[in-house]
Amino acid sequence: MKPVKRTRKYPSKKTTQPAETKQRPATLVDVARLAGVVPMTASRAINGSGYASEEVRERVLKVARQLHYRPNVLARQLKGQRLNAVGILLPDIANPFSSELLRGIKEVLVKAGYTAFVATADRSIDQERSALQAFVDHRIDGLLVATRGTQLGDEALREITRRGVPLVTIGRPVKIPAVDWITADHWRGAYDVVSHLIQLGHKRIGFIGLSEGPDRSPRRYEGYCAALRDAGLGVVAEYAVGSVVAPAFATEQDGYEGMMTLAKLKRPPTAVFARNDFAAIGALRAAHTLGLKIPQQMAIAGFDDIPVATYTVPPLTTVRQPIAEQGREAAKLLIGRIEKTQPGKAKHICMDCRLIVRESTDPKAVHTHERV
Amino acid sequence: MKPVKRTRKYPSKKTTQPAETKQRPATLVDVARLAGVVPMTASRAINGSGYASEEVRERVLKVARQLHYRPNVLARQLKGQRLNAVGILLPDIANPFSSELLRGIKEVLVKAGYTAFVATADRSIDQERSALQAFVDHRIDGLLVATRGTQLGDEALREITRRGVPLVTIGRPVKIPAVDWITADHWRGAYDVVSHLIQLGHKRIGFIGLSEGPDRSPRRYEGYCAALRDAGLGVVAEYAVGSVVAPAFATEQDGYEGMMTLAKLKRPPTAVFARNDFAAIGALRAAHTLGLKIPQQMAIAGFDDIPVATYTVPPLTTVRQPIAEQGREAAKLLIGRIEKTQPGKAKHICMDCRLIVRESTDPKAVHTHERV
DNA sequence: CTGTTAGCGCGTTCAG
DNA sequence: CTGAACGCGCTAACAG
Repeated sequence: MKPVKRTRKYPSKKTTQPAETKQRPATLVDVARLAGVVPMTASRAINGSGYASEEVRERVLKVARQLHYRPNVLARQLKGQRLNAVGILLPDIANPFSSELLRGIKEVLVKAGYTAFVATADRSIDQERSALQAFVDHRIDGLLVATRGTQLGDEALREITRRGVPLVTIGRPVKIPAVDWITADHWRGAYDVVSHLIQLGHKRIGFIGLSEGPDRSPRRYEGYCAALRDAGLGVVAEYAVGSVVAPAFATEQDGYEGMMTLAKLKRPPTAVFARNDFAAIGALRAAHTLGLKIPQQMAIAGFDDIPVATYTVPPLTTVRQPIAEQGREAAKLLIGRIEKTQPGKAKHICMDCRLIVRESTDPKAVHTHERV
Repeated sequence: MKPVKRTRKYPSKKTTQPAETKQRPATLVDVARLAGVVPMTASRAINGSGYASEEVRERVLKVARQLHYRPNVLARQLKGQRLNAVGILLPDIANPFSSELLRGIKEVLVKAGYTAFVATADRSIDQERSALQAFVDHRIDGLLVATRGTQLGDEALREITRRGVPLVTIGRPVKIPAVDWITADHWRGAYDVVSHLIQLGHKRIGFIGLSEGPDRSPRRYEGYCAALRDAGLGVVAEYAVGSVVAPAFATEQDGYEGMMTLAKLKRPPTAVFARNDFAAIGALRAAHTLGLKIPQQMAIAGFDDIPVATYTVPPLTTVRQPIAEQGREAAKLLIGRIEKTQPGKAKHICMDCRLIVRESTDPKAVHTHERV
């Protein structure tokens, strides 16, 4: 027979606490005792699982509220339950693409009761790997990955699927059996915008933002080449200038310097397609500096249709991809995998882009700020 | 006496697994058994805590590697250890401010061995609350909050400190005893840029992006008013136009419409200070549309010095705040609290902003793209 | 230096 | 409908 009444055991090292400073969070045991039931009953009442009399349920819930009780999700996970949290790996945060994508993802995710934790890779393989590892270590239920594809990155993803963690990539077609992916047709988008320039009569068209390195083939650049070839125009090597700052990305500075480089050629291009809108804005700036009339002497087009693209001088012709929609679809796919409602072979989805013609290429374009 | 040899117990419902599909992650028990030691010993070897003979340590580590063993951080946390993860709550992700801030934060955090999980509030109180709750539920070690201040938000933060979670806010001075905060001097920054406009001879100066609602007083607007008053210029109510889209923020559209509104006045301003650079870019666009010469007929200044500000036509005068540095300092403060190396009263830090004069206000400004 | 015991907070399982 | 026992994976505390 035990001589002492068994009360809640505190960590042995600090039997007394500084009173109000660090209130130990209430546990199910606390709630149960105060409600005069056994923990299991409290659990049932709170989770609505199993049966519990109306009277008991109310009493338990009342005590729980009053104690500010919150279930310990970590302990739950330890028992094999889901955390209802998914990890989202983004290339960076500065990009309007990331922002819009996250908006789409969260729209679906929160509605389904999941929490979204975001990490950024900042275009570093190391950071990408450690972020992925952190997500897995924290036992998130699934993973959405929107970083640019690399050899090592793909290997890390494969490793994750081996652990059985559901995974969907966005804008990154990947050859891993269990992985769904969703992307926009960048190749086609580039093809369309370059064809548009050709239709306007341009024969010499430059490309800004060609990245080097061992990454997978840049779809936007390839679309550009294809459009030129299909129109019977050759691909001139010196018309494609690279991005200096970061691989697989291009900044305003890249655009500025790229345009400066192209303008110095003996026969400079009369039109330029920039890999993204940031670079296009830099190119725009350079053209102004050089005193070139846009679009008469120099037509400029970008890609992505970021919000400022409507507000540049002149407004920017660009290609819009359905960003939020990709996010929404990706989230749906992931949830399907997590909840096993959508089993079977990996799904691959490719969405169409849309050419947005503004005054930076076409003087007759109607100038409006509405984003249709 | 037990008749059966006790082996690893699998969940009773699925005694067999689909072989290679969903490899159950190795646990410490698995490692220990394969290494021929008891779990506790394996733990010591892996964590370097306590003593372990060189020979045992090596054997255990080898097995751990070979089994792809990863400690279960959730189980650890359950035993009262830290997760080595902090939560970062950002207002949104589109803003270059967020991006730069996160860069600064992570710089310090990863060096100290912490993982950074990000959540966004998207300027919704509900999302803010649920994100905070999620972080706390997941037992992160500390919290960095950079959302705009609101009544309800502050209450949620107070609740969190009651739970004993270390908390540091950024750009959000807050009156909670245990909370450190760090901010830039927005008031002074606004005061300086408006004084600059006054020195250039402007007498009628507008403000774009005044937000309404119950939020705390907008420091940038107040700095604007103070500069006018100190120069003996009155504050004209109709010179301050609001932001339409979202409270506590302003977009290109707000800037565009604001400028249009101001230009229609009988005696329109000759200079405009926009609450942030996005709004300033919209105003710039409107001024172009109206055929106003910048800065001769209309001077325009912004706030934040976002990257595009150097590439607008003309380049934008603005105020730069030390964003990354705020992030770094905030992270240091938080780590100090988490690791209890920095106890004591709450610290409050206020950093200086810097006026960046470009051609949108001063025709004599030197045009350069270097971001000094 | 290594093994044993116990328990973190919760939910599954089986008995009342 | 409710209660008791057990274990998820890990480590503090205390033996050996």
